[in-house]
Amino acid sequence: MRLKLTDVAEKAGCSPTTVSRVINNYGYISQKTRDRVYAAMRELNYQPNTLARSLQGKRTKMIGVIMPSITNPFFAELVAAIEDKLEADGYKMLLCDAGQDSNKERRYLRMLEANQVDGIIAGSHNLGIEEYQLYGLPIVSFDRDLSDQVPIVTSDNYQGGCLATQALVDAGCGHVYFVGNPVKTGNPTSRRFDGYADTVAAAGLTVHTARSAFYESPAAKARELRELLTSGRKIDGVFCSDDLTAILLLKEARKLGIRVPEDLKIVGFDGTQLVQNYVPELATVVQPVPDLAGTLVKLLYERIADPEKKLAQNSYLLPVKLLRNQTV
Amino acid sequence: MRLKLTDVAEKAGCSPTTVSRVINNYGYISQKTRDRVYAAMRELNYQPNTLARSLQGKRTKMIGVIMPSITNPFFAELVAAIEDKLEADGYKMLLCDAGQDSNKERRYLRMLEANQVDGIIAGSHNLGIEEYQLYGLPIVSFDRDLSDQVPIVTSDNYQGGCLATQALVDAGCGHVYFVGNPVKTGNPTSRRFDGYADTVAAAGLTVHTARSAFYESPAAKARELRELLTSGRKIDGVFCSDDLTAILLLKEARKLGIRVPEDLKIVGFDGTQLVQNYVPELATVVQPVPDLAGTLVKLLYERIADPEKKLAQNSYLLPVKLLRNQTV
DNA sequence: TATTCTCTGTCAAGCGATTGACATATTTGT
DNA sequence: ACAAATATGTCAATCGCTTGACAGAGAATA
Repeated sequence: MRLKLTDVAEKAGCSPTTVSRVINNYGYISQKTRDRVYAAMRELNYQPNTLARSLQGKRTKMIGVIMPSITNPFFAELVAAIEDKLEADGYKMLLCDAGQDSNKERRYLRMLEANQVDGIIAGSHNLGIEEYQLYGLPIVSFDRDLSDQVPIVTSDNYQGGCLATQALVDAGCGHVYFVGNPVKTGNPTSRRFDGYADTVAAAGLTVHTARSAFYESPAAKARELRELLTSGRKIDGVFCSDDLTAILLLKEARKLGIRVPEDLKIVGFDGTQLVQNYVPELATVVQPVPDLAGTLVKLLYERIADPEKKLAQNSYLLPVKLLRNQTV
Repeated sequence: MRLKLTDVAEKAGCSPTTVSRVINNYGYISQKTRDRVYAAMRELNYQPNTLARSLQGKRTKMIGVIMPSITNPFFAELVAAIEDKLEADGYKMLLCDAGQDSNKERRYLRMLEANQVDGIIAGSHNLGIEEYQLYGLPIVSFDRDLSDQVPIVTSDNYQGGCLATQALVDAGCGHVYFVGNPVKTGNPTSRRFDGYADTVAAAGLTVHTARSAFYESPAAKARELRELLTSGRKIDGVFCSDDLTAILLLKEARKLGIRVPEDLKIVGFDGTQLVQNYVPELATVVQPVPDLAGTLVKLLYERIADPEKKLAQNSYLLPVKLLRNQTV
């Protein structure tokens, strides 16, 4: 049988109430008793049943994190950073990999509610805004407008688009393409395109795009990129809306004997540690993963502490950084 | 206020007991009442409080997954596969990223116990075997001998080492190196080296190794590899104990003008989708991630269903597959 | 000495559900 | 028509812990 409060009380030679008081730091307790109780707890390796505590009204200290697949290195690093912060503060993370499955996301949402999580960090884009309204839980969102009651944290995608494109223009590119996800309204990622478009226009150049679905297979994407490069169109610079696409492009270019950066310059987006480590030549726009995680978590704590409090800010736009490298 | 059983009862016009009976499928219930209750639940969007249910004796349907960092694509894919299976069966995953921090792992272990998880999947290597004995919880381990009471699931690392090395030998290599993690006793990963060593010996060749710490920085690792390649030693084949190392080696070789595979052949290990997609030229030994996840989960379910049941097998060795590619 | 503070204990209610015992209808089957 | 099976309700205990009310003892303060 699992140990309970009364076992500790017996061991420490005091009443269960006293043990509870020690644990909850409630009422008058002498240092001597306190020590005796802690000693007993240690000796028995006792852990209070969090279920019972939470049922009684205490926080569960459990946070639901809903994200697209962590097989994408960017989300893996973001989730890892979030997890690390949560753990440091005694929170537990229920990781909900929603993928592209809106039913799964919906199931997860209900599940999190049923499990009385203290709050939710939502980074998936499968469900409509309405579905998130139903739940009276503290929510913070990553990269997604949910409602004006839900703070949104995101990288400055527009600035990133500008920085990347400007770098290409500065490097002398006259035919700069945008390669990436199709524009989806409400998805802040599309701001990367806006930054690109504005910068290209300001430089007196034309907007050229080649979009492909985010979740399309890499092989299919590679084929598309190959076609783009062999289409005969004049291209000397490409801003890819994510690093993985940039890597594919880089590979295809090399296979075709196109020299990077001499003939073609490439800038990616995301700047994960993984890509920085294993494709160090790639120029990219680095999202501030630790800051994103820190902000998300901090805001969530505030919401948990006082769910009614009006938000100082609804939207948090964190600055990105251009990493110049060999591909530009 | 959150809804409770009595709210549903009121809405459905029946007693709380009846509602509970519907939910738990217990006792006699007419189809008509059943429908009415379900309708009321749907209408109110009611979710039974899992805390209360579990406190009362029901399973929490929560599984703790302790793994090294998911920033490593292999673990990310493994965790994603585990998560997917768990979710499909109505389980929730508490993800515990233990990294290399034994204190964190210890904290997580206690936390999982306090949260009454139904079981644990452990893939971290920071804690001694003893620390896992304390907990009377169903545990299944990945890649780690914990005790003969804990089933261990792992890829056939030895076979992988053999396959990789044999491929290099067959391709005509006469000086085959092993590059990878230092041998750690009790770590099944070291079996990769054993496979390498035996195969090299069988071919009448000599064992050569260049080991570096798993968690060393990639930059430092790259330097080491560069030194190895420029040391003047005769090397025409390398078996890397993981793909990331193989990628670094590949890059360093190319930078040095060493042609792969003409001058140097390389085989990696892990074969994640990510690496297959973005470094498709790399020959590697593919770990069967979906099978690993499936086996881990299945075994855990068995342990949960009957923790006392003697294990049919303590150890599950899943076959790996050699992926021949351009680097060999 | 009287008063206040500190410490500890007993007792009981409550968190939201499950489940057994028991009673009472209503519906079947024969 | 009568027993059996089915359907529902009431009531209370329980899961493990928290917390308030209350009492009494010892220590410190006025």
